[in-house]
Amino acid sequence: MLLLFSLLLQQQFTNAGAMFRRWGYSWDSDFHDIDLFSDRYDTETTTLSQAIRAAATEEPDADGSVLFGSIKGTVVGLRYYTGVVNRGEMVGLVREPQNPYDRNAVKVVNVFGQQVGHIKKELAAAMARIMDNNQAKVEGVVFSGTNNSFSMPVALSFWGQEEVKENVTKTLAQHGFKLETGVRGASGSGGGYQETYSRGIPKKGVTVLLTDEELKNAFDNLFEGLMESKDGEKEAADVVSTPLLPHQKQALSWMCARENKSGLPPFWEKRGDLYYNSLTCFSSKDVPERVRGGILADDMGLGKTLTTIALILTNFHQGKPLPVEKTEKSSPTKPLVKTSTKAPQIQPEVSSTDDVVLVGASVPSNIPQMEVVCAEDAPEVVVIEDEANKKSRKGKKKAPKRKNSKGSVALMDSLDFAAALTGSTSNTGQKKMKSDTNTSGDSNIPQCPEDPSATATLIVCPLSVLSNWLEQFEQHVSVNVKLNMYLYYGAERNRSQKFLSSQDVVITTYNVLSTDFGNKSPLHKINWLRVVLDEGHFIRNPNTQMSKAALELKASRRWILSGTPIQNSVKDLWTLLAFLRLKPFDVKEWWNRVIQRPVLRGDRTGLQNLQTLVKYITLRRTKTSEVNGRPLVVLPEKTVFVEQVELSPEERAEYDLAKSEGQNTIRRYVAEGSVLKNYADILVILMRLRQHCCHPDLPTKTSSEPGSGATAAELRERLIDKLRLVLASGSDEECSVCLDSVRFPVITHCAHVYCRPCIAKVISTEDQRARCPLCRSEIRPNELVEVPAEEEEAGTNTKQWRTSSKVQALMGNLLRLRLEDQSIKCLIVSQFTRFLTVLETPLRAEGFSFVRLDGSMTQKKRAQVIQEFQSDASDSPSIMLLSLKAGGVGLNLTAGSHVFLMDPAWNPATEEQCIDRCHRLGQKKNVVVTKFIVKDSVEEKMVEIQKKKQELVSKAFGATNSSQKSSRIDDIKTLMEMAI
DNA sequence: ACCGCCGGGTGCC
DNA sequence: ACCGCCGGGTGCC
Repeated sequence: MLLLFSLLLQQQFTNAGAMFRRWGYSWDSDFHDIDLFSDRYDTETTTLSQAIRAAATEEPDADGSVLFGSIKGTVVGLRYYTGVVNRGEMVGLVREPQNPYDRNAVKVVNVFGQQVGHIKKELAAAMARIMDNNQAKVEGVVFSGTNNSFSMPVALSFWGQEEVKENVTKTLAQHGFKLETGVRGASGSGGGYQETYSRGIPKKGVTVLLTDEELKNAFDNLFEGLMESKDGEKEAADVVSTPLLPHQKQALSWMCARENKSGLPPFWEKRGDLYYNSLTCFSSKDVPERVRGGILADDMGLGKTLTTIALILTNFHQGKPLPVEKTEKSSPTKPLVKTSTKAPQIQPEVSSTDDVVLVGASVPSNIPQMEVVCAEDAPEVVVIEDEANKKSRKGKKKAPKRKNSKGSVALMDSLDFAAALTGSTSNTGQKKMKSDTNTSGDSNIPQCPEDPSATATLIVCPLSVLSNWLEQFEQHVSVNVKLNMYLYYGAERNRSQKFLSSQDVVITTYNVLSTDFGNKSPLHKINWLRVVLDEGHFIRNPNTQMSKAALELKASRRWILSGTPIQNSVKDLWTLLAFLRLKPFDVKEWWNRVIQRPVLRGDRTGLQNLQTLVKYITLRRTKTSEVNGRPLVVLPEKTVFVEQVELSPEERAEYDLAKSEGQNTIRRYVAEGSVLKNYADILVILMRLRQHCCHPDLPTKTSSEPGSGATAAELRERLIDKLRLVLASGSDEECSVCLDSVRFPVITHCAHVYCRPCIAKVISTEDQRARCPLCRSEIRPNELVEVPAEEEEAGTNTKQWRTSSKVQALMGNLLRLRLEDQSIKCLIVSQFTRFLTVLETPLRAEGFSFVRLDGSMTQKKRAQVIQEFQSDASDSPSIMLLSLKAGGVGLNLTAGSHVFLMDPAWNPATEEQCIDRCHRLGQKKNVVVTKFIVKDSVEEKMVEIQKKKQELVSKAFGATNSSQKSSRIDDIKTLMEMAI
């Protein structure tokens, strides 16, 4: 518990100050939590909750464990089971407490979960004790074959926490088994047993450990250079009205090939009649089911959405284009307004013209041949086609109803195994039915036929990019084409399975998906032709409902779109592979054994294997990638200026006062040695100073002089303060349950912020005591604290507005720009939403028309604001006030060409990301970025430290844990200008 | 299973 | 014959 706590703090710390993280890629060397940046544009985890979530989902059994040792055991009863193993094959050990003959039974299964036999009872007795007490995980390798059909030897290795090693060794000894400790102890993919029992195992090379630096570099490059496939280019179907760029044609070609072409997945080879996996040594008579789909991991701005749309339209069954109805002469002006089944009242905020009903501004009004229906309870936009057309097309594309046997069988296999591994049910009764799939005749790799009744594509995306998808479909599909699209969203969504599966495209959000999941979700009943997970890293944590819901979707083709497939560690990849059903790694156990643990331990072979896997399924190009010596995309130039700002004497006085107060507090913490423990408070101090740099009225006066022994009322007050601070900081804190911006924010006694409905759900679903999803401390429903209602929008209005040096600096720039070129649009970015509010006053005074985008806005509002800003109408706003983290990635703000970063972010990557929202595909003008930095202030120090750390990154990685810690303290001292 | 083990049959060679 | 030895039955947990 204590360990976890300090872990969280460290992680928190590391994140809030990204500069720390860069340089210490491994914040605790024991955990080897490698910071994986897929490239330099990639983001580090940037919000506190992300960081905490990363730490909280730490899987102790996979990383923290050490190898206790290995023993030789015997697998018996082979003749009763059909599961086969090859020499060197990994096997799973599954407890079978319900076995009628022996409560201690441990069964042995192969990679596909087929039972091979049992562990001999004497050893099983010992193992049962260890396994049931969760003291160790046992892994088996059949290191040599057998010369009879009754039993065979198996190498068993025991893994677990160092603390219980002694215990496990003793238990085994009591049963007469001696744990052999490998020569090298806990290292390498095979661990000790490979050392001990290596004779007879196919030579895969001795485990070579990588240095930390090599490992780091390897991860940096994991997703690089994946455009080697010479698939050439493919033209999109002619109904795609936007011409694809060369790299998009390549991507389309690759995606079509991945969906259509047969071929063995990596590590599988054909050996005679059998298919053999060289990693697990498993072999099977059946062709391993290949993955139809993969990860499109192009940088943002390269057109993943467009490419995916092209894929949907271009590659239907048998490589033919999606059959769509074309109208010769479209009359785009008069689509019908159609009401959904329940006679919806049209919401007042919906703009309604004669012809069309629109929700927000996210769907342009000229959608030809589509009806736009506003369901009750917007923000949803419902796009459906009219009845007559639907019918006409129905008749055309007849879909024979044939059951997809192959796919479902394979799925069941993996589920079976998953169940078997958890030991929940043990059905030894039924014999394995013989698999008769006769595929071995052909010399070619046989191809599993696709379910011809599966015709619809499901797109799952975060709410924030939903409107973008709709717009892109709108924009890139010919006007005379009718596409059946349905936005599965909102309370009135049509849950008819028949209706949904008859669409060409269904779009929904992760939230809807997970809400529906387990609630007789129609989405999960449909056999989709294709499922696309946009921003697929949303499912990187396999424990979330969202991820579970995504994994359960049935589809013959599966795609993940993500600019950042790895955010923190290899662990992020598992859910992705599991979603893609990349066997056998869709079963966590095998993933852990074959990939994750070896890689986290720095095993070169493990890393190579991972690279092979990733390469097999991924296409990634960055903005700097080149095709045939030419850059993928030629973007206009980008220039970054830093503008120093000097504080006025009054501002300086206020700033210095806050600084010396903060210094005193920190000095106390340093003296107590409790700097890290009070890190949250220190962040608050730093934040105040940063706010002072922007505007003297930003820092909120809080009542607290933090003391440890607080009364309940004081505690409550402090929590409210903290919550207020989090919300006011403009950091767009996300709720770790729904992973969206927090709505109806509440803070727990352990100081974590959630949406009230989300955490309420957690509490109600937990049987016994509910625990905080982030830190696992106990939470009670009546202890959730929220900001008192009357306070919500107080503060800034009370006082007379005043200016600040930074405001002046900005206004000077804006006025000058307006004189130079009327058409220039600007993004004004701050981390503090209150600062954005402050800025509104002078903007209005000077007659600028502006819009604002921050985390507190509903999706509908955001879409509307973005479209207004992007519009080239002469009366469109020329300025967008943007909260640094609002909206996340994927926003397209190319109308803007000048970016003003009002305050430095801890994480330069966040700034970079923000700039990229306008410096991306579609930007026509040169981009000019101005960063305001207050002279002689914490802002300068932040920049300084960022630079220093970045230099360190490029030099060495050898920092020890303790030196990291002391450096953090040094950093704080630097930031606070305190003598060391 | 070309084993080990069990238990019944058997008992100089 | 309260043994040894032989050979058949048998065999995961």
